Amino acid sequence: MATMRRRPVNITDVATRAGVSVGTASKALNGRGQLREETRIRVRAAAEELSFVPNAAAQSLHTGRTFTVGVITTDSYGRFSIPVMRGAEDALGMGQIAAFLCDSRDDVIREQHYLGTLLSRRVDGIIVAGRRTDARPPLGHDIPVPVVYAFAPSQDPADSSVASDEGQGVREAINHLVMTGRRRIAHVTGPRDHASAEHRAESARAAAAEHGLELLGDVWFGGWSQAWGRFAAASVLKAHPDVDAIFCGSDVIAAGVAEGLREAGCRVPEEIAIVGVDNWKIVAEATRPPLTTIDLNLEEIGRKAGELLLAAIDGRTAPGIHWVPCSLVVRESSAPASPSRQTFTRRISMGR
Amino acid sequence: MATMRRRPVNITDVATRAGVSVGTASKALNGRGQLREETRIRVRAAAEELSFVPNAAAQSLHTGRTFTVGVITTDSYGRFSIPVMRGAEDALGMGQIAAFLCDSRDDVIREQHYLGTLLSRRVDGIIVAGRRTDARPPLGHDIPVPVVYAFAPSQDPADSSVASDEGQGVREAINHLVMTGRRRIAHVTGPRDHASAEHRAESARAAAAEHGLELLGDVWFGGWSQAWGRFAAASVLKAHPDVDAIFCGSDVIAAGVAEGLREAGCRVPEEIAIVGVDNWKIVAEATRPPLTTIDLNLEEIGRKAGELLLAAIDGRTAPGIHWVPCSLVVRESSAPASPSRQTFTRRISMGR
DNA sequence: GTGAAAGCGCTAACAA
DNA sequence: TTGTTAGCGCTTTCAC
Repeated sequence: MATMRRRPVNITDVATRAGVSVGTASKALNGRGQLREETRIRVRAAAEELSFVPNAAAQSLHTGRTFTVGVITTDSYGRFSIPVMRGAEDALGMGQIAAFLCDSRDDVIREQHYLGTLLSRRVDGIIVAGRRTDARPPLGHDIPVPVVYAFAPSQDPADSSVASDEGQGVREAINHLVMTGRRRIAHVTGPRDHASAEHRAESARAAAAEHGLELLGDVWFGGWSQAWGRFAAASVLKAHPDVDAIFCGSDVIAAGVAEGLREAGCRVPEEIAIVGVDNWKIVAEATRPPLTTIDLNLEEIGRKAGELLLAAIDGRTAPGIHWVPCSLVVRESSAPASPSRQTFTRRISMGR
Repeated sequence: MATMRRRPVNITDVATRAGVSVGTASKALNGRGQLREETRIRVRAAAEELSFVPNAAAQSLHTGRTFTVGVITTDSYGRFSIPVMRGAEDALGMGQIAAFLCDSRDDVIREQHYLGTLLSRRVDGIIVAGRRTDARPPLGHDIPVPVVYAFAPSQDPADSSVASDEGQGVREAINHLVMTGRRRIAHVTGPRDHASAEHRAESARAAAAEHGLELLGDVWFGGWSQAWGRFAAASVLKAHPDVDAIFCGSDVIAAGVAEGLREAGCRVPEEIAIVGVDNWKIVAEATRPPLTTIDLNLEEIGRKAGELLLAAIDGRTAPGIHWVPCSLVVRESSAPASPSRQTFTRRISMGR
C-alpha cells in the first residue's frame, strides 16, 4: 500500500527503543565489539520492530565507499547493455553492490552529464558499456574512480577494457563450416564502414585462407537488415551457384539469407549452411531452420568487467584489453550435409 | 585514463583554496545568501580548478532527499522495461533525478532484496515496471516512500499504477479492419492462461460485436511464438477459407502468421490483412509486409509513472490505475484491398 | 560491556 | 559580507 511518507527510522530510534546508546546499537547491529548476547538480541529485536534500514549515505560518509557503481551505456535499446549489466551485477556480489544504470543515448553531452551525476554520488567505480565493437574515446581524464570499458574498448591502452574476441569466434565458425564439409563459403555482412563488419570480414578471410580457401566474391557488404540478407542471398546464388555455406555478419542478416534461400528453392542446411553472429535468441531460434551462430558472451563480458572493476576498486588495476572468447552455438542451419545428398544437391544447384 | 584513486575533493578543500570558510564556500557554490560577487567568483574558480563535485550523500543527509529513484523491473530482457525507464527518466527532470535500475528477474526474493537496497539508499521513490499486463501483488506493506507501478498495475487499488489501455487499442484495431472493408476476422493469440491474451481476446470479441460481427472460430489460443503463428495461419485458412483479416496477440505471432499465409500462397494485405500488438520495430518492420500493429506506448507509460512519482514525492498522491491509450500504427499489412481485387482474391481463396 | 564524543561533507541558522 | 557552529545518521575510538 502506498503509505504516507514519514521520517525514516534511524539508529537513534532503535537505540532508544532498546534502551541503549547509539554506539551500542551500532555495534549490536554490525556484530562488532564486545557485547552481551542479551543486549545484541534486544537491539536486533528493536530494529526489527521498527523496520530499521540503515542509511547507506551516512555509512558511506564514514567508510568513503558507497557500494554503488555506475553503468553508463550508449545502447538505448538495451540488447547489448542488459546482458552486460546482468553479468556485471553477478560479479558485483549479488547486489551487495548496487548499480546506477545511465543511458547516454549515444550522446556525449548526456554522457558527461551522467558522469557528473555518478561522481557526485561517489560511486566506487564505473562500467562503460558500448554498443559498437570498435574502440571508443575514454570517458574523461583524471576520473577519480576506476573505470572499466565493456564490449566497446577504450582507445587509451592504459584503461581497462573487456572485449569480445570476435576474431577467434569467426575462426571457429569458419572451421566448423569447413569441418562439416563446406568449402565454397560466402560472407554477407553489414556496411563496409562499420568497424565490426570490416573486422569480422577480415577475420573470415584469414580463417578461410588457413584452409586454403577464398571467400566467394570476397565480402558482400550491405546493411544490417533482414532485407539485405534476402537480397544478398539471391545475389550470391546468382554469382556463385555452387556456394555451399553463407557466413553472415549478424543473426538478422542470417535470417534474411535463410528466407532468401528458401524462396529461391534452396534447402538449408542440406544445400547451403548458414552461420550468423549474435545468438540473439529471438531471431536465431525463430529462423527456419534455427541458426548456428556466434555468441559474443555478453554476460561473460559483463561479469569480467565487474570483476576487473572490483579488483580496481581494491587497488589492483589491470590495464589493457581483456579478450573474452566467443562460443559457437550450433543449431540446425549448419548441420552437415550427408555426402550422398551433397552430390545430389550440388548438381541441382549447378543446374540452376 | 584510469587514474589512481585519491581522497575526493571536498568543500573544505575548495574553501581553503579560495581563502574563505566552508560556510561561505557553500553559499558561493549554491548561490544562496549575500556574498560579494568577487568572492563568489573566487570560490567558483577554486572549485573548478580542483574539479570539485559535491558529495550527494552528505547533501542528502541534510535535505532528507536523495534525488534518486529506484526502478525495479521484472523484465530481464529489457524489451519492456527499457522504454518505460527511458520515459520515466524524461519525466524525472532530465537526470536531475538519477535512477537505480534493479532487475529482479521475476524473483520475489530478489525483488525484496532490491527493495531493501533501495530503501537503505533512501531513494525518494520507486517505480515498479512489470512485464505482464495483469495486476501484480504490491511490492510490500508500509513502504516509507511513494511507489508507482508501471505497465503491470498493483492489485491494491490504493496504489498508483499506470497501465496500457489495451481494450481501447484492440477496439481501434478492429475498427480499423472493419473500416477498411474486412468482415471475416480471426484472432490468433498466446496461451489461454495468460491474462493479457485472455483480456485482448475479450476486447476483440466485444469490438467485433459492436460491428455485428463474430470472430471466426472465436479465439485461436496457442503460444507467443512465431511458429504458432505459422501453424495457426494454416489452421485458420483451412477452417475459414473466407477469412479476410487476422488480428494477432503479438507482433511475433503476426510475423508467423504472415509467413504462414505467404507460404499458403495467400497475399497480404490484398487477400488477408494482418494486425499485431507491440510495435516491436525489429519484428514489425522486418516482416513482409511490414506490420500494422498496436503500440502500447511504453515510453508514455514510463513518463506518466515518472510524473505520478514526482507528484507523490511532493505529497500529491493519485491512487488508482491511470490508463494510457494505445496507438494504432498502420503499415502495409492492413492496407485496404481494392474492391475489384477483393472479389478476385476472394474467389481464389474460396477455391483453395 | 557500555556510553560519550568526535568526525565523515555539507547546509543553514546565527554571530560577528 | 563573512565566519562559526550545530546537526543530519552513522561508526569508531576511548573512557568508564
